[in-house]
Amino acid sequence: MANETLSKGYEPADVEGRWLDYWKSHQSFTPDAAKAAAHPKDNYSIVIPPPNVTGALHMGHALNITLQDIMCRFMRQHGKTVLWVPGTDHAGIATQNVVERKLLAEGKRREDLGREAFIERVWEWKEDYGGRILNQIRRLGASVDWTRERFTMDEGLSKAVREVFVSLYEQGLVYRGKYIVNWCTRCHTALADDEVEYAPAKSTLYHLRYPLEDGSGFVTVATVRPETMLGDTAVAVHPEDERYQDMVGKFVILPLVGRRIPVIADAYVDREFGTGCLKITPAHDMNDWEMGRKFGLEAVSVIDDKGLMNDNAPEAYRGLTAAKCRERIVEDLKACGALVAEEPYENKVNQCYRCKTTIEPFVSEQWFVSVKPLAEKARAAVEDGRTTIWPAQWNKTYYNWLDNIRDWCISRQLWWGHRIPVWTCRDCGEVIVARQDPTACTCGSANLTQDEDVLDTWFSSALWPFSTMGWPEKTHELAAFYPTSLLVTGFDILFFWVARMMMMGLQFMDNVPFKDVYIHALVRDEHGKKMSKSTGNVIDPLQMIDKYGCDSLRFTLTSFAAMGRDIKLSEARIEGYRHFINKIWNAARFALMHVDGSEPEFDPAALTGLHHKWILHRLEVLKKEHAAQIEGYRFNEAAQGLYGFVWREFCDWYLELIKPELYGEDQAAKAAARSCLKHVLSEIMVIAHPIIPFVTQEIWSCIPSLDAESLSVRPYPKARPECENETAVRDMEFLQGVIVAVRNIRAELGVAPGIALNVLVRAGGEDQAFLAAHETEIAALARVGSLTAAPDIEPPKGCASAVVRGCELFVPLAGVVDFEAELARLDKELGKITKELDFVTKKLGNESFVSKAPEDVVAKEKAKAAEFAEKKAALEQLRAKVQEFVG
RNA sequence: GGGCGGUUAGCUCAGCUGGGAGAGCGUCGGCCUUACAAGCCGAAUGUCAUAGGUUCGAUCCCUGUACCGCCCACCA
Repeated sequence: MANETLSKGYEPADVEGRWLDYWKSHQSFTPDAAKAAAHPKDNYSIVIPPPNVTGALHMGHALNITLQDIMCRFMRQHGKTVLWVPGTDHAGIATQNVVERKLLAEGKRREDLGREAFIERVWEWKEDYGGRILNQIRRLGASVDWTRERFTMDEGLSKAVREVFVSLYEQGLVYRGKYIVNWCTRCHTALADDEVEYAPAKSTLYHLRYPLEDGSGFVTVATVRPETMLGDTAVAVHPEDERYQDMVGKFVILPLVGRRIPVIADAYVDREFGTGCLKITPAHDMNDWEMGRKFGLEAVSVIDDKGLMNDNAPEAYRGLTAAKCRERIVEDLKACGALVAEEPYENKVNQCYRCKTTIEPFVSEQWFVSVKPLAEKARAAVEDGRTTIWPAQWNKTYYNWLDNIRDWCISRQLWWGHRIPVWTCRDCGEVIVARQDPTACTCGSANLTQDEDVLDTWFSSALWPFSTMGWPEKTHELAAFYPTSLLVTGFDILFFWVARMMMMGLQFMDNVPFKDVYIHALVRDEHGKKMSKSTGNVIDPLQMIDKYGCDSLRFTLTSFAAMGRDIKLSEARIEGYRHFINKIWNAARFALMHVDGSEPEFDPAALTGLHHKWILHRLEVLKKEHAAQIEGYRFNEAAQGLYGFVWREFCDWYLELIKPELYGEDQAAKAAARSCLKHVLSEIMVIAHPIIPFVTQEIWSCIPSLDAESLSVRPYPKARPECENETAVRDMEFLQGVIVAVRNIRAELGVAPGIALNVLVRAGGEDQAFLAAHETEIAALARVGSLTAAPDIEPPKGCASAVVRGCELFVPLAGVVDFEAELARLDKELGKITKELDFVTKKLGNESFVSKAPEDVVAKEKAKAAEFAEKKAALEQLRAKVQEFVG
C-alpha cells in the first residue's frame, strides 16, 4: 500500500470497512488480563454503558462511544493496558414489550404461550436482533474488546445478580413488604420512583361534601380523582386551621359508601389549597399512604392491578375502569348533593416511562432494598474524592438524590429478567432465599414454588463494572481492571445507574466502581429540542456516517462536547467538519507526492530553515496542550486545537512555505523539507488518531517506511524539548507580517493577483538580513517579484505602504494605485492604532494602576505603548507622503 | 417549592486561576495559484442580558432583576 497516490477526495466507506475488519480480526483491543494483573497501575479500563438490546444507535450513543473511544485510544498511546468492555442490557420492560408486540401481530398474548415458551421467544428475538446495536457501535470505530462482550442475562452475570441478592438478603438489606408502589396497569408491574414521569394534564377539581356524623355540618374536600373516594379512610385538616378546630377528632360519613371515617389533623395539609380539607386514600395515593401509616388508618384498595374497580367498591362500580367509574361517581355524587363544585384544573399526571400509561398507585407485596446504608457509602466516596464527577456541578444533584432516597422497589411483575431467587415451601411455608436452586425444603418437602417476579433491570446494571469482569469469581480481570478508570454517561441515568453502581461497588467490592465519572451533554436538535422519534427531529448517526464518514461525525461531536453544556446538532455541522477531514486527506496527499521513503531520517538539529523550526515548535506546543486537554476531558478544546494547528498552521503556512524547497533545485533543502514534512505529518496522524481513527490510520498506512498497520498501538509522540524555539515564533511572526501586509495591499487596492509586486523595506541590521534571507518565501507566498531591504530606502513616487514590526514597507504602484484608496487604507490603520495607543496611554496615566497593578502587567503595557507609538508615527509619515501626491 | 445551567459577532458556541474579547459557519470583495473550489487570499461585524457592588482594572468575582432551559419534589 505504501507510496500509492491517494485518491483525490477522501472516501470513507471503503476505508472504514477495511480498518474495522482489520481491528476485529487482529483483536487489536484485547488485553492480556493475566499479565495486566501484575501491574494494575499501568492499566486503564472502562465499561460501556450497556445499551438496551432493543435499542438502535442514536446520537447520544454516538457521543458517548466517541468520547470513551478517544480516552481508550489515548490511554493506549500513553502506554496503558486498556480494557473496554462492551455489552448490552436485557432491558426488562422494553424488551418484553417488543416481543409482546410481535406476538400480538400473530394474534397471541404472552399468556397464551406460557412463561417458559415466552422467555424462549425473547431469547430467540435477542439472538436475532440483539447484536444490531453492537454492530452499530462497532461502526463508530469503538475500540472495545469484542472477545469480552457481555449481556446482563449471561450466565456469569446472572450468577453475580443472585449472589448480590442473596447476600443483601442475608445482611438484612433486602426485604419483602406490602407497600404502595407505582403501578403500570398496562405493563402490569411495579415501577421504581424514578421510572415515573410527570405529564401536564387538564383535569377537573371536584369539591365533595362529606357530612359529619353528628349532623353538625359538613367538611368539603377537593380532589381530581373522585373515584378514589370509595377508598377514603380519613379526612385531614391542618392542625392550626381555625376553620376546622372543632371538627378534629369527629367523624364523617363517606357518601355512597356510608363508611365512618375520622377527621384528623396534620401539618402536611396545605391550608391555602382548595378548601383546606384533604381526603385521605391510603391505598391509592403515595402521600395518603404515608399519612395512613402515621395515623394507623386502614388502606382500602378499590382499584385492582388492571385499573378496574374491585370488590371493595360498592357493587354498582365493580369492574368499571377508573375513568368510567369517575364519570359515574360524579353523577351519583351530584345526584345526592355531595358534589358542590367543579373547576377546571391543571395538574400533572404520573406516567410509565416506558409506555406512557397513567400510573396507578397500588398497594402490593414487593421486594425492596434498604438503600440508606448503601447510599451513605456512595455519598462519602464522592465527598472524599475516591470518585470524581466531571463536571463537579453534578455533585450536588448526586448528593441531593442520595440524601432523599427511599427504599428501592426491585421486584417487577414481568417474565423477562432475573427471576427472584426466593422459594416458598407449600407444605411448611418456609421461605428459602438461595444462591443455588433448592430441590427441597428443610422440612423435606420438594413442593417449592419460586417467586413469580423478576428483578428491576437496574439491579443487574448496578453490578456491571464487576459482574462483567467475572465476579464473584476472583479473576485476573478484576485484579487488573477494577476499579475502572472512567465512566462516561449522560446525566439522565445518573440516578438510575451511576448512583446504584456506586452503592453496589462499594458494598460488594469494597471499592468504588470507577475513579472518574464524566457526565456528557445531551445531544439536541438544532433548535435545542430533545431528539425524539415522535417529534421526528432525530438525526440518525448511521446515516451521517454513510453520508459524511465516521470521522466527520466523531470530530463534530467532539468539537461540541464542552463540559456541562448540551449539544445542538445539525446535519450542516457534520457536513462542515467533513471539510476538515478532507483537508487532512489532501494535505497528506500533497505530502505523499513528495515523501517516498528515501528522505533522510528526521533530525531536528539538521533543520536550519525557519519554517521547520517554527512548525516543530508549534508541534511541541500542540502535543503538550492536546494531551492536557484530553486528560482533563476538555474534548472540545482538543478538537479545536487540532483543527487550528492542522489547517491554519500546518496547511496554510508550513505546506506553502516548503513548496519552494520541494519544487526547487537545492537538493539539501529539498531533503530536509521532505524529512521534516514526513515527521510532522506522522506525528499529526498519531495525535489526531483517537478522535478520527479512520482517516489517520489510512494515511498512516500510506506513509512510506513506517510500521504500516500499527497506528492504533503506536505511542503518543514523545516530547522533544530541543524543538521548543520561541525565537522561531517571533521570527515567523515577522515573516508572516510582511507577507500579510503585501497581500493586504494587493487585495485592498484591487491589484490583480497575477501581477508580481516589487517590495521595498526600510530595514537595517538584523531585520535587513532576515528579509534578505527569506526573499524566496516572501516571493512565493505574497507573489513578490523582487524584495529589497536597506536602511536608506526612500519611498518611491506612487506607492502603497505599511508598517511591520517597526519597518516601513513600500510597494511601488506608480500608475496603478488609486491614492485616495491608499489614503483611506492608511487612515483605517491609523484609526486602529490610535485607538489602541490611546487606551494604553490612558491606562498608564492612571496613577493607581501604575502603583497597584503587578509590575509585569505594567511593564507589558509600557512595551505595548512604545510599540504602538512607533507604529503610529511611522504610519503618520507614510500618510503625509501619500498626501503630497494627492495634493 | 428546592436545585442547577444559560444569556458573548447574523447563526452555533469557546473564553481555564480578573489585565479592555475569539473560532467555525454565514456575509462581502478578489482568485480555477500544479494537495484540496469540500479550496485559496483579503475584509467587515460585538454598550460580552440588565441594575448595582468589590477592584487600579470586571465578559470573568459578589448581590439583585428579567428572560430561556433542565432536574428534583409535588397542592389533593
